[in-house]
Amino acid sequence: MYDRRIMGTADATTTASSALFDPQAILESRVRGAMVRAVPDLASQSPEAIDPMVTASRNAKFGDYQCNAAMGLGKKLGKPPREIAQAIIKNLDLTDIAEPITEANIAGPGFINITLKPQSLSSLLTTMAGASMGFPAPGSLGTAVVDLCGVNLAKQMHVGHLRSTVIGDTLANILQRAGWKVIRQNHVGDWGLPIAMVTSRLIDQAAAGQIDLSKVTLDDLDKAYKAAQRECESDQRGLLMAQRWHMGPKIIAELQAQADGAAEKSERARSVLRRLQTHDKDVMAVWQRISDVTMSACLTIASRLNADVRPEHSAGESSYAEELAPMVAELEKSQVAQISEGALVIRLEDVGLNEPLLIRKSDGAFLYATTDMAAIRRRVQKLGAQRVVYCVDARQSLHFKQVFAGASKAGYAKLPSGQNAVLEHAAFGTILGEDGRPFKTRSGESAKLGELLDQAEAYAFEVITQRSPDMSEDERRSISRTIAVAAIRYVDLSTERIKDYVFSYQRMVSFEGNTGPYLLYALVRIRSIFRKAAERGISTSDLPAPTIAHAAEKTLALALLRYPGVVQDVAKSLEPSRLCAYLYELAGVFSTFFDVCPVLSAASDSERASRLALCKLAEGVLAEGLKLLGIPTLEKM
RNA sequence: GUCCCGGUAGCUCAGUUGGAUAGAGCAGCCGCCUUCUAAGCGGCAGGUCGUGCGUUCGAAUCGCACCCGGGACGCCA
Repeated sequence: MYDRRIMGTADATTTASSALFDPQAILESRVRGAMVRAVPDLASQSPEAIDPMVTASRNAKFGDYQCNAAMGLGKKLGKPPREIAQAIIKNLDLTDIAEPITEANIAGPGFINITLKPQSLSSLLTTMAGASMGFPAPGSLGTAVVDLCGVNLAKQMHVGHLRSTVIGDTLANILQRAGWKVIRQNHVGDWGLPIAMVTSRLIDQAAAGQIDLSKVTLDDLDKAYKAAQRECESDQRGLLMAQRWHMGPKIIAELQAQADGAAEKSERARSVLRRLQTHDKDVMAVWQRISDVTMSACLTIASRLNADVRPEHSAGESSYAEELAPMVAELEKSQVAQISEGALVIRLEDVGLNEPLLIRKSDGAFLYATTDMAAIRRRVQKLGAQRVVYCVDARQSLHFKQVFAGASKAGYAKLPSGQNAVLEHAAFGTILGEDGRPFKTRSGESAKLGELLDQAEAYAFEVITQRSPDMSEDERRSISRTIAVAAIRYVDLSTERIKDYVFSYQRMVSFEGNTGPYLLYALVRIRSIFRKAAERGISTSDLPAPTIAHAAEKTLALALLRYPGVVQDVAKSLEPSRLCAYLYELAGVFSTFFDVCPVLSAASDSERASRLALCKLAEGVLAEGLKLLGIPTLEKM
């Protein structure tokens, strides 16, 4: 449906630069060369088409890395795979980095097992430390827009906004690190009839002296929003039922009165909407007040979640309002859109979508999709995005398929190069309650993010008070805030994006096992070593290249070298859970190392220096990984 | 009805373009703190990968059919 070729460009760039020290990339390139020499027919193919199938071995007894290319190639050429494997190893020169490859390294149907030399692990680690992890220069891959957060005016941030904010912030961080220039866009729901309804209600209430607009809080607005929805919603079904079941004139009259009242309120709301659209001064003043109160409260919550969502990232629906009419007129004129049953639609059957995209209602009003079209146009044409990533609920999948297809048809996604920008929906699942329905509190409200943070902080405070009673209360409070953010963000990021998950305080505040606090703990233990070293006057500068001797050191070294590849994978797959899984594994292998390899009390000065070097690398990778996840780090906990 | 997503240990979840004996955490059981933070480490136990058929050297992974759960489907956002 849309062009993904730009992705290929990104891959080529990133792979080339990390090949300096990433064993997988080095081995891939060597094996590819060997494959071409072993099977001359392959020489005619482009390098990308020759898959060397190199992966880290799952089981240490099969070496560090394995190549599975012989089986596939054997099948393709109709030759025994072990024969192909032999031909590959005959042409494979790994003497500088791996133990000698002989026939003994060919296992089973044709796996080639590769074990790296401890000496080369050491030099690869040193290269990695000095090479900015091998990432492309900032911004060198182009511009990516990340659509995140998506709060609505007059609504508290609730669990429904958690995922968009946390996943979006994390993906933005990761894309940036992987070499993209990132522009965050908070597509605030600040326009349209629902906003007009609450504005209308507030105008009435202020006029009646029931509220003081200069003092309203977001809580007040939230209540007004719900009340406005209710009073504009006519209970037509109830009225019909009452009439059908002859429920008595009194009930019918009441329902009739409610319906009449709702009709009147709706009409007033529509009038306010018209005045909003023509920027009527009085109405705009109220709207602006609603906007200020909402954004200030929501951005405070975002900041508590350590998400980088600031006022300058806001590009609300209102900011597109003036662009819609000309855009739609142009689409109609160019015949990209057609009239159907009174509405204006873009037909998409030719790209496999049966449902057309509605961009103008039969009453002339524009829709959600109209604004999204305008947003794509601005993001690609004005902001210069080669990639636009939407962190939005999976239930909007069809909507985005349609909008992407519509924008592509209209030419809005076209770049100066003639290629289409890559439009991606980073869809995420719903947060559910214990009953398997979308999460609500007992009173039927959405759980507010502020309260969620408070709860997690309170629990963290309990735990830390128990564990470190000697710490000052201020310090314990401050640490609790970090632990709460780590716990909440990690829960949201650590499972596959697309999956629903059941919300549970127990899970949110659990600090054992595969959790954010566990990662913080691992980092704190590394930092503690350096603090102790300083206390004892042990130098931690000018450390040598680490010597990889102990099995736990080797496991740690291999894990560290995988880091840049993982970040690049996430920049491509938009799957932060893979970075979580990696960091959890890294924290685990470090913990094992920490247990079995004394650092400060190592057997010799040289062993101590070597282990300190390894610790420094682990500290750097873990801290950076956490930073990408938006988890602030600690010195103590 | 059409389309999309999910189904893996008691529970929560990993499992990358098909690879070797399907892995973690929690809960349970057994060990390990006078030594760099035990929020930890090591070990034990726990599996018809929803079901069936197919593709092949090889399937949790790919194809087809079905079962269960969730979701979306022209004038809401």
